[in-house]
Parts: sequence; C-alpha cells; structure tokens
Amino acid sequence: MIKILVVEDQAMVLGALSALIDLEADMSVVGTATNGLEALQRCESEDINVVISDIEMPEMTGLELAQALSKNQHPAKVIILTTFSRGGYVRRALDASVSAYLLKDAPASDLAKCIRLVLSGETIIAPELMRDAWQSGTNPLSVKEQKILAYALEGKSTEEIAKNLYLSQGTVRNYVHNCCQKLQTKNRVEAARQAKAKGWL
Amino acid sequence: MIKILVVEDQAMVLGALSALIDLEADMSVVGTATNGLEALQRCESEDINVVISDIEMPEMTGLELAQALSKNQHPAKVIILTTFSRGGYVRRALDASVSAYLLKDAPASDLAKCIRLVLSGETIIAPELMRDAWQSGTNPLSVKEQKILAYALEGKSTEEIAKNLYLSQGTVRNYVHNCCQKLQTKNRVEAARQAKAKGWL
DNA sequence: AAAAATAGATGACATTTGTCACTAAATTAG
DNA sequence: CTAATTTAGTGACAAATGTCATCTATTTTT
Repeated sequence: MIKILVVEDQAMVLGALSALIDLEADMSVVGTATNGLEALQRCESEDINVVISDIEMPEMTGLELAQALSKNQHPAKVIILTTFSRGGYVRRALDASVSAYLLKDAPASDLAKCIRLVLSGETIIAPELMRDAWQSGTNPLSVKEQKILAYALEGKSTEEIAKNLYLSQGTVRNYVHNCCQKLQTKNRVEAARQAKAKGWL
Repeated sequence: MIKILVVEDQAMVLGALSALIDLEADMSVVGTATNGLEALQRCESEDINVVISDIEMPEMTGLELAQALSKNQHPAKVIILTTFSRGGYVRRALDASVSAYLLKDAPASDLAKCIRLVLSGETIIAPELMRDAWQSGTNPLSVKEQKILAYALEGKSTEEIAKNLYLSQGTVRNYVHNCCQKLQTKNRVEAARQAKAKGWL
C-alpha cells in the first residue's frame, strides 16, 4: 500500500484531493498538513512514501518543504501540485530534486498516474514547464531587489520601502531603477508583476 | 438522487471535488464544466438540482452564471465555492440569490452538509462574510473607474490607459484621483489593490 | 597589499503621477 | 423645458518616480 501525505492550505481542496487518491485501491492518504512545517513534522514521525504538496502556503512553502526533505535525505518522493507555472518555481523545485511538478490544470487522472511513475523512479515535469524554467534563466535579482519589488507590488511608496529596509530614498530608487533595467520594464509595478510571474519573489 | 453540476476551471480540483461528492450515497455528479458559459448550457440541456461553482473563470464567471440562472428562473440551487471572501463578491452573489457562499478554506465535510441544507431551503452564508459584505458597502466606483483601476493593477501607464479607453491623459488622471479619494489611498496601485480585494473589479 | 567588486548614498534633472480649480458638452431628472 | 448631474477635458502646480553620473566605505578577490 502506497502511503501518501497531502499538503495543501485550502481545507476543501485538501479533503477533495484526499478523496480522489483514496479511490485508488493501492493508495492511502495517511496524513494531511496545511503548511510545510506541519508536513515536515509528519514526515519525521510517520512512514511516508509520497508527499503531494502545494507551493504557496503560510509558515513554510512547498518549495521550502521539498528543500528540507532533500537536505535530510528523506526517502519520500515529492510531487509539487500547484496552480503556478512560474519558471523560477520549477527551477527551485528541480534544485530541491522533486520527483514531479504537476499543475492543478492537469486532468484529475494524472495524479494517480504520476504517483505510480515517480515511485518507479521517473521524474515528471511537463516539457513546456521545462522550457519556461530554461527560458526564464536564473533569477537576476539580488535579495534586496526582491524585497523592494515585493513592497512595490503592494503599492508601498519609496519612502515606506526605505523606512522598512533602513535605506535612503535615493538608494531605493536606484535599486528600483536596476530592477527596471534587468527586467526591461518602464516602472516598478510592471517590474514587480514580471518578477512575481516568473517566480522570483 | 441529488443531481449535481460542478463548475471549476482547474481540472484537478474539479475532479477531486467530484470524487468528494460522489462519496455520498445520495448524490451524483452528473456533469462538469470549466467555465460559466459551458455550465449554463449544461443546465439547459440536463436536469440539475444543485450547481457548485467557482467564481474566477474564463469566458464567464461564477457570479455571472448565478445571475443568468436567477434571471432564467432556473430551479437549480447555486452554491458558490471560492477562495475569495471579498465583500463585493458576496454582495453580488446575494443579489443573484445564490443559496450558499462557501470558502475553499472550509472543511471538506461542509460541502455535503451545505448541499443538503440548501435543498431543504436554507441560505448559507458565513456570518463573517455577511459582515464583510455589509461593511464594504456598495461599490463606490463607476464603470470607467473600475476599468482604469484594472489597467493600473497591471502596471499600465496613464498614457496606455488613456489610449485603451479613448480618453485624454488628463481625464485618466482625474479618474485615478477620484478613485484615490473614494478609496482613501495615496496612489493608484494601492487603490487598485484595495478595489480588487473588495471584489469591486 | 593592491585591485576589483559590492552596498549605500548624494545631487541634479526629466518624466510621470497626483491634486485641484475651472470649463464645456451631453444626459438625465424634475 | 430648465436644472442638475454626468462625462470629458484643460491648465497649472506639487509631489513622486525614474535616470544617471559620481562618491565613499566595505568586502572580496587576486
């Protein structure tokens, strides 16, 4: 019997996915978690063969969870199941050596198939996602730049960003300018949206 | 047997929800759709007791679907199942006389319960959602203002917005200014985010 | 230790955005 | 048919943002 842990912050979706998996005769959802941290603890205390995890969650993201499991050399296979086909996300997932990256757009029947395939040792990342991950290249933004764009995305002013990061307003504007150059945009909002879309924030 | 139509644009979630519902002995998912338009057609051609629909979908949203069904006096009960607890959404749902507004954060067991309750004639909207819908008040933005903020949300410049809506740049700036006043914000990005968060776009 | 790269700052200037008062035309309501 | 409202525009100025060259420490590399 394949023992599965499902990690997803929306309870309804979590329950529904569990129901879907439990339809398979040889699979059993032996645990659930609503964020990466919870999941990590479950993985320590219980015997898990496959972890199916969303990415964007409170406390700890699915990518951080994958990284942690990889670092601990945990035997469980990790399947990322998410809405987002962001190059940066896929890249980080590959770095954390996940076994599959599956979109919520994919047909429901793919999930069970995917679980069986990863257990047979395969790595499953849709070709178009691979292409995205390749094309998007490595994240060109420094940590500071990422933080600044994250604030910009929320509509914070130069002044507020400067205050939050203990920088002068001039410096913040310089950083924003760098971001715009690197991302080829005309203003901070476009830059922030771009970066978010590529999974760089 | 309760005949159910599930409407949700993410195939995986659609399948999972269907699996969840089919666990109930007296319920059957007799159809699925990935947008409002498809759903509307299914409702015409088939006998449906309950429609469970997401909101944000291509072609036609779940709220537009609910409005259409209400206008046609279709007998099916409509349950909105969504991630978003936006006052504006809840308000529009109530106006379209939906039978329930359920969040994807709610426990999976709530879904079947909810289906049975709406069939017994009850209307189910969580008290905190009601409060939000009340507090947020009616949408203060005119149609033009909504359009302009939608562009602003995407990082479009005054010039681009003006071009798209066949207005002068000055007029666009005046509209943006009005939005900022109505929403009590200091700039367009904040205003756009606010409006989006309240379900006014 | 010298050279190079990095992080932060400054000042100056151009452009964009926000603010406001005031028109003008078109619609709507009384 | 007016009066009031709505919709769009203009001009002028203030404030915020974008652009760029330049400077100073601080690390890092060689």
